[in-house]
Amino acid sequence: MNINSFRTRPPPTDCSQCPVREKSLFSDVTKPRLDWIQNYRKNQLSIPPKTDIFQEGEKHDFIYTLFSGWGFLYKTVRNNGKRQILRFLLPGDLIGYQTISSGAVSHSAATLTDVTLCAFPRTHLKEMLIQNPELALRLMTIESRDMSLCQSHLMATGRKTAKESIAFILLELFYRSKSQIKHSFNPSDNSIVFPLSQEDIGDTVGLTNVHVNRVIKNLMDEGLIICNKKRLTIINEEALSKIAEFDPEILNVQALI
Amino acid sequence: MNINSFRTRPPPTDCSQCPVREKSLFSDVTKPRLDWIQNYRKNQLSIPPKTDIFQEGEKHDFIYTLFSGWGFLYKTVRNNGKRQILRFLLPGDLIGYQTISSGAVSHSAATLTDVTLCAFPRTHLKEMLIQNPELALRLMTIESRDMSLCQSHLMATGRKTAKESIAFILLELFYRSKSQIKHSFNPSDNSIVFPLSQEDIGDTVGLTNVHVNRVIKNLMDEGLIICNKKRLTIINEEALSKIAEFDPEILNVQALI
DNA sequence: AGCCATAATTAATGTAGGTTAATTTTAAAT
DNA sequence: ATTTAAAATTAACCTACATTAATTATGGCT
Repeated sequence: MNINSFRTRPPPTDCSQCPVREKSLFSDVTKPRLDWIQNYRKNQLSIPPKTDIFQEGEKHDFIYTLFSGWGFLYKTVRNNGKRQILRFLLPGDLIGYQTISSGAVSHSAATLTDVTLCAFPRTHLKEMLIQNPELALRLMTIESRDMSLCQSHLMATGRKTAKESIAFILLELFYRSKSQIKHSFNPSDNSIVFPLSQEDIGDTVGLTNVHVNRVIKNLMDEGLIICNKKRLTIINEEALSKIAEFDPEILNVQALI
Repeated sequence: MNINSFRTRPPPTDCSQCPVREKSLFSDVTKPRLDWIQNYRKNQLSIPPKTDIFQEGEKHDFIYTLFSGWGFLYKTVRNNGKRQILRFLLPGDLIGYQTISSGAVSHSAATLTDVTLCAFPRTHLKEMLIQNPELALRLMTIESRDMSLCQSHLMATGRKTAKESIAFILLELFYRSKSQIKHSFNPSDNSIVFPLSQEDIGDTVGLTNVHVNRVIKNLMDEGLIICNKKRLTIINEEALSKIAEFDPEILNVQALI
């Protein structure tokens, strides 16, 4: 099942009206420049849930911005078939720019929910970056933010307990979802839409689904969270943050001030 | 002990003669442009082994290129005092550009050996990047390479066994050292200078020094490596690569072809 | 050459989290 | 509404790695 087999459609949204633009690579682009960018956007793709967007080793002529839905990047260990989730994708996130020298992408990407992508030809994006140094700085900051998250996950997986790691990923996604997804956050009960399975969480923090279940149950029994029916409610954010050693500032890491 | 307490000296090396320039941010800079860059380089710093270069949370006006020696980036888990090494620093590597919004660096950095750093004022570097789009693309590629390594470490720590993870880090450093350090590699026995302690390895892959010792002993008993006296010899590279699932291509990951 | 701190090695014992497998709940599909 | 597949839950048992602590080796320093 290839990405080319998914329905593409003409762009329904004007980039200047895009609700997720401020979270994307194009946050700082000036209005007149936006039309120019929109010329480079080829089309939008709709992809169903639990489907690969691309697989490690494939070559793609496009780079994508996630317009709506949830996805994730992952790698598979060939020796044992296990999966490691590298990063969750929320609206505004950029994917597909990281390749090995052959031009093949260095990891796989998949959807969790229905997803819409905006596609930009790879070569054009390079052109855009050279002509707009601010865009290059913005991409560097995005990369630094993603690097900061990857480093935090590495620290969790390497040096924290299961409970600490899981508390961390829940808080990270809670904050990112509040920031990047309209209508996801319900302020009345401090909850968000949360489409991850317990297996997905395990593949993020290096645990089995069985153990993730034990820990989530424990966090619920302690009254810190509610996590079921595709919703996550944070009941005691302070206590959870302390367990996770979570500082929202890691989501604001930048390159070069 | 602050970085300002270390001896600085006037740049002894002309950037155009720099032996590690081709591995650095400035690999693609044209000769005439180099003089201009050198004006921005303030000075060089000499730092002794096992010393912090900077600590998480500090603010620094400089960004550094490692001129000689080995170092690493790390974070400390406050809840339990454990250390996670994030990345090893070899000649040519750039450090200190990743900050949180306050301008504080998001991780600590330390030396393993005697280290010499070239210092560039942070604000100047930003200026340079805006004026040289190629430099920005080069930095993006460096970030992508580092991201690829961080993702590989995450996969190792999360989804591989101790033996696989340790084999991986040994091969990674073997390849990087061959590429980035003159006179480190001895082709007659396929060995490199290797200044990591077993505890350093453990803090990289999320294991204790005791277990690292068991695994290294095992790899040596199987005749795959020799690792002692600050040298690493790879005896059976093919078998080790298979255990590690190591592909040198991860060291050539790029942003945007 | 001898001193001292650091690192490597080994062994005995403990535990966090894995494995397997069965049961129940939820949600998607017809 | 019924069927079916996926996900969550629970329990019993297991293992890879942690912990602690003692011993030996190494290397920097005078």
